[in-house]
Amino acid sequence: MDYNKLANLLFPQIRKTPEDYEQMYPPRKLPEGAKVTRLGPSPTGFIHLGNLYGAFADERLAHQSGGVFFLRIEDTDDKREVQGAVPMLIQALHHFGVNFDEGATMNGETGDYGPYYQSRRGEIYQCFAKSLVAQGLAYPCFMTEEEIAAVRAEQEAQKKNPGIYGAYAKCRDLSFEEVAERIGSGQEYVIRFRSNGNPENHVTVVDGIRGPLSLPENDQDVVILKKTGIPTYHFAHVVDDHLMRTTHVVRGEEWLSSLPIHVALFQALGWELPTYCHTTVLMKMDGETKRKLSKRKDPELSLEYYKQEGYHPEAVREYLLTILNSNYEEWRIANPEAAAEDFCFSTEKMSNSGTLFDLDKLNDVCKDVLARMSAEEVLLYMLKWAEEYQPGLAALMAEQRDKMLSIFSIDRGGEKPRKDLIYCRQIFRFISYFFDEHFIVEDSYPAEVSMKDAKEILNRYFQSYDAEDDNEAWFAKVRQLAADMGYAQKPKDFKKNPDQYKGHVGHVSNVIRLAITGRTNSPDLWLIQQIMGTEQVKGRIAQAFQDIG
RNA sequence: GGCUCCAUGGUCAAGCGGUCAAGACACCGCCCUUUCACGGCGGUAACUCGGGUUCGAUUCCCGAUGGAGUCACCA
Repeated sequence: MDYNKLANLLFPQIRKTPEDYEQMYPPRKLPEGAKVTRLGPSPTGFIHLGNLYGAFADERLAHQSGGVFFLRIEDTDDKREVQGAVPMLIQALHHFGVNFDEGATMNGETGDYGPYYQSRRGEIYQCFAKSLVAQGLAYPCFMTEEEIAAVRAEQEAQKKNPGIYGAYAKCRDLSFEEVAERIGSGQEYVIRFRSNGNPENHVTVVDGIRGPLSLPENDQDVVILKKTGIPTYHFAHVVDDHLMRTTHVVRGEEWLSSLPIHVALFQALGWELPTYCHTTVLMKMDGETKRKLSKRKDPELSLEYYKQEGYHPEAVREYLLTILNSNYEEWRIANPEAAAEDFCFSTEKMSNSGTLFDLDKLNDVCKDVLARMSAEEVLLYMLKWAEEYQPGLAALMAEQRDKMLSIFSIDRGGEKPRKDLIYCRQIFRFISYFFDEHFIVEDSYPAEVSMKDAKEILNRYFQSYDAEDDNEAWFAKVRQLAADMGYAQKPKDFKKNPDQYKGHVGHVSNVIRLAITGRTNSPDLWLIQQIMGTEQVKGRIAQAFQDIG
């Protein structure tokens, strides 16, 4: 069999040789130890936390080593492609602080190793496929879907491994004449890799995260070029990552089982294997069991969800980093102010067992991240979010900028800052009582206080309220008011002699708190009143007085 | 089902032959306190199960069990 003749029959239009491409894409000139990583999403218009997780690993690996991080669009499946997905993807990643050095951009691409869209690399794949055919390492296969299904049925009946391999690969040894005839008659075909592997034999691949992996050799004659001439993932990955000079392939653990295919392909093409880093998949509880994050089933885990809720990108990154590298959290505790970039990221410290996504933990991280920010930063962040998702609110906040700053300044910046801000939607709920148009009464009066007393408390408080009082003077008045009405001035007194009092000053001030904020929990009341101003404070008191009836 | 990966508290996880088995989140209690939060102190809670190897296994090996992933002309 003259494989060269076959190669020319199959790919008459391909003139370039593998050597030509080697010259076009020479090894990168980078400092010793620099890592080249890439993100290779398929443009389905959907990315979730798990994708971000991997992207952070890629980004850190490259930028920490003075290497390159690029974006390659893996659009080899036209069925799943979504219009406008690429700009969306880039923007979403950018929002969370993931930026690329080269590859696809908002309106094109940049870099010397392109094209970065697999759909535009057809000739390249075909050239290498041709080369494999010429070496007898790949061949055209004319099997129809029905034939393949029949083979599979037979294999299942005989409890054999499914797939096209060995004797099941019916087109393996077609003569040149037969191939020429079938093509001449318009039969469609794919190009398959001619595997000479034996699953009884194992190969060892050293994974950057998991260490040595022992894998059975691939024996499947996998499709490398679909009937459309478009490559499958396996082939595109091997060709692209070699030509783009990727040093570290970070991808999900779901690829582990097809790694033998990739190893065989790299060998057949005579190329060096990149360092594979198979990350653990991010899991989620689904009823009683854990399960991999899924695009279809978990829309609430999409990046867009976190953006909409107003999760701070830095917090999301911080959280992901804590589960990405097991020593990140301790480093952060020791270096609360340091930039995340200063952390020394390593693949060895990456977890290799399924990690459950933990919203509680994310929220906790958010509190810390926001507590580190200044009032100005918080406001800016809220405004930016509101402009996109709550325009009315944005206008309101911009209008009352000084008030907002005061609100966000409450207990901020000191040794023990409050940590009750989590994400925008929650923050807004948290501070909503400052705005008359968003004020609602959420809680009810403390049980210790009768309605009659509540009314009286509000009445007396209204009369005596003076915004000029400092915190101490103001509270002294509240104490007096409490005492006058038969409530203990100090909670401890009440606890000691509960029979002598109706309640204590805490109950009394909660009546006031409820009138003013609509809830029984709030930051320091005096501060809140200072920010609100006399008019709003008295308005609320009067309103509450009326509401009691 | 075959193959692969994984296995420490509810969750994320340190550990890499000898530890009273870290820490964080969550939870509970106490203190601080006019509420809440913050902070401080304390607490509940774990090495999946069998065999080996070893003076000694959470740690190494084998097996079982469990969980996950994958078996496409999808990535």
